[in-house]
Amino acid sequence: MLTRYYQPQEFENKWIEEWEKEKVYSSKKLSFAKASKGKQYILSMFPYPSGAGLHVGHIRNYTGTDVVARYFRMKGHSVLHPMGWDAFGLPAENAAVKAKKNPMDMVPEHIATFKKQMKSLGFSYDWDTEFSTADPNYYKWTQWLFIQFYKMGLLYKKNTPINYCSICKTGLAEEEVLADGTHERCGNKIEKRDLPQWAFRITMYADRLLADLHGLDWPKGILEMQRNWIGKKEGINIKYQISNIKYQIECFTTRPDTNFGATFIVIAPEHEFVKKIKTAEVKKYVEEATLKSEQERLNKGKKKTGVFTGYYAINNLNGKEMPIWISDFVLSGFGTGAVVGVPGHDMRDFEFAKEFEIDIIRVVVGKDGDKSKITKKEQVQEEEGAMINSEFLNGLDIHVATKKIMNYFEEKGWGKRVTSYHLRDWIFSRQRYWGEPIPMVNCEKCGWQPIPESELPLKLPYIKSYEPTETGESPLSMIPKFINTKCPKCEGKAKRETDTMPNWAGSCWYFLRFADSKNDKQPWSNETMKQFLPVDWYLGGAEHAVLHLLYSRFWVKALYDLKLLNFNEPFLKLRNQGMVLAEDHRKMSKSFGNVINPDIVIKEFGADALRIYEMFMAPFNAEISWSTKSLQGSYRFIKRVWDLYQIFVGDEFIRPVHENKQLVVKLQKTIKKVTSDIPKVKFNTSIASMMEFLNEWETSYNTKHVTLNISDAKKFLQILAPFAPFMTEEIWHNVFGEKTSIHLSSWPIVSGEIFEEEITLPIQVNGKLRSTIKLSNVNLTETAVVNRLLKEEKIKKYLTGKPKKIIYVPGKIINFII
RNA sequence: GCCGUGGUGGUGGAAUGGCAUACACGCAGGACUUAAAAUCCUGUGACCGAAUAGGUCGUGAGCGUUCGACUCGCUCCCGCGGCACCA
Repeated sequence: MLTRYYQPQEFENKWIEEWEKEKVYSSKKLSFAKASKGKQYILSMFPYPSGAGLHVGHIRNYTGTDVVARYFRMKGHSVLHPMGWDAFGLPAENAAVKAKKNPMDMVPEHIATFKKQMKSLGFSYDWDTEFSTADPNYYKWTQWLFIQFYKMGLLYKKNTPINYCSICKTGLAEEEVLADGTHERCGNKIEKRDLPQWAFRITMYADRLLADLHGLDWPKGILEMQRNWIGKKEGINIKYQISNIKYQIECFTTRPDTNFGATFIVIAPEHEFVKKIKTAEVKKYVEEATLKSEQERLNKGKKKTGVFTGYYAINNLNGKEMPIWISDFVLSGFGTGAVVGVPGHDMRDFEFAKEFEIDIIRVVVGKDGDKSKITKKEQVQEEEGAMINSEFLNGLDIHVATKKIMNYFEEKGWGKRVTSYHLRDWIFSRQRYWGEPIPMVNCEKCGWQPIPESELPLKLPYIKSYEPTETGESPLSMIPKFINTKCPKCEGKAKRETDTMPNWAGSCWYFLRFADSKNDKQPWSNETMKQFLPVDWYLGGAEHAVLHLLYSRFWVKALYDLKLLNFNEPFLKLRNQGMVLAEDHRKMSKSFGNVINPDIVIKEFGADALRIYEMFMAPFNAEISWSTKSLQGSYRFIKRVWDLYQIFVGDEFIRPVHENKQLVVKLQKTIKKVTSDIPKVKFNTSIASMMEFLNEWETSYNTKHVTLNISDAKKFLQILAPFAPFMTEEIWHNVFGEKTSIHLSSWPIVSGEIFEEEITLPIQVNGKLRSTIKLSNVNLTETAVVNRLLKEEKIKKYLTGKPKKIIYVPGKIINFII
């Protein structure tokens, strides 16, 4: 055999084909082939296959899961590591409209590109489990699940305002509306239109979605965002009688303890009571408020507007009359749409009272102990304190007082404890073409009926005009052949639902389907569920913190209730990968001309260099800017590994190998480090430690001709294999003559204790580092170390008198206090 | 404003109470070369110093706990991400 130069282009494609032929990464093969240490389901968030092809950001995510998957496979676990396509939804449809190509034709082309690129990176997916959400064999089961959810009462139809653009004459998704309330494409201001929509009762699961966050190994920030999104609030609805007329206004509050300080009531412009008031002033205010977009209301800033209704409500506690105002800072959609104003202890109420000269009463004394009658601005939002000016509550801690007065209100029948949530029911209809048809039929006699399961899949027809329609209805509503059908119940004339599902539908359960993606009798079998589910490792971008992760959790809980699953959380461990920015620290974008094309990188440096670079550049979850210079550094590392392994080729191969203890100890330490870093997603330090080892190995070979023996040299190759699968496989076969894949070999184990030959002990005097000393034994006694140090010139000069105190931590440090 | 997250050399970063700056990039000098690229070797936190003698400072700022703090506590400042008149 001759020494070879590192030419990744020579062998990468060969291994792609070989791995596929031998089904090296098949989840089935592995589960039977090895005595399993238990399953590991390792998943990257699947991509929407855009026309732009794979982004270097995708590659960062997929390499992360690939390293973890390869690691666990070598450790003897039964690994499921699949990939699929989030093909339905708006991005694909918009791209199709722009390209004037039917998405049904366009999407498969994009998928083919993505798949080819992924293969060129050597990701160890089990391609036998691959599917697209737009594949009828998959969405058949999405529709089937919809029907099960409908039957269990989780779905209902209601009129809901949707975003509508009057220039483009189309309904829009939230994603298409910019922060300033305009349409992202034409800049027109969007309106709201009332249309009947399917909605999920996700709010029924609010408590469970909140409580079960507790057991998840997820980033703290994501858990917090989910908690805030669910937004559970415990409070009380209090009824206030209005003077002179027979009407009660109900207000939601979480702070009934401050009710002795209530001086007014504010209701939302949309509140039912507003209709009773006929004055021109009120009419004008309400009209203006409802015309304003939500955005405009907010843009007005903190300055409060409002109008007095002329009515008063009575505070049950002290009989005081409180003026009733209308103001748009009160939202009709939250609580009861009416607020009791306690200006002494709520900032908005405070500002409102200042604006309209309403009394401010102080009922809580905070930390500062200031008992003056008028609340200062900085005292408004006290979170701890004691009650004053509140009769029977006086002196109580505010939390105690809250409980006491809630009981009191309930006893008197003036109020009722309630829990309120920020979470809303989930609008599930889209008036768009490119989605799963909703499998429902509307019969004049029988109402909404699910179609018989035998008719699934209800296929999305291939149509010419798939663009959004002028009326804001789904393009499917223009296809009589699709619409007109028979009622499944009475066989009379009926019409199909023409709305489609949002792209969340496919992504809500795709991770379940991977376990059994070819099953055409059921979405998954019990055996495959037990074998692989739920997902153990889920890696993806933090932008999915709420929507996708919340919706998926909701579906899994509903499926658990349907007894289709034996677990109720989909993703046990979640980790985020940071974004990859361009070299100029901006987002990669065609218009900036700063996009990195992975195909070109692979052609020049090989896939292994790209993989190593993306794992080494920064901690996995940190945002980072691309650097071609750094990429070259990773390429250099791989090349040096390659070159060093050439010593086992040819003449050199026969020469006796000199191993030494120091190098072996370093190897053992490196194996330990990599073994513990990979499951912590600390890929960058794994690679750094391997670089350190290579430096030492190279130096000892060049200076002393000391190298590893073959068995140890193979170990280093094995721990590098998850990061650089191609070149390690090539060396494994062509240098060491192995016949089976390195990726199915067993992960090296460090047996026994690592023997430390020598340690360096830092020596401090008064906490300042003055010197270091080499010791042959870690566990020397303090006296032995001190005696040894007294012989050192450097140290002696500091230790003239007797030290006051000596701190000695064996193997770590010695510190003299003098 | 609230919630989250981060702040360390020229750059990306390492170190979770014990030698701050591992590893990599860049830069400088050298070797090889007609030359360049590639590769290899040496150096590289700042300041004082002839010094590869010694010392001082140094992890956003300040204070504290400790024999010892990038790491723990308190008070600020700044960057990034998300939410926002949620009662």
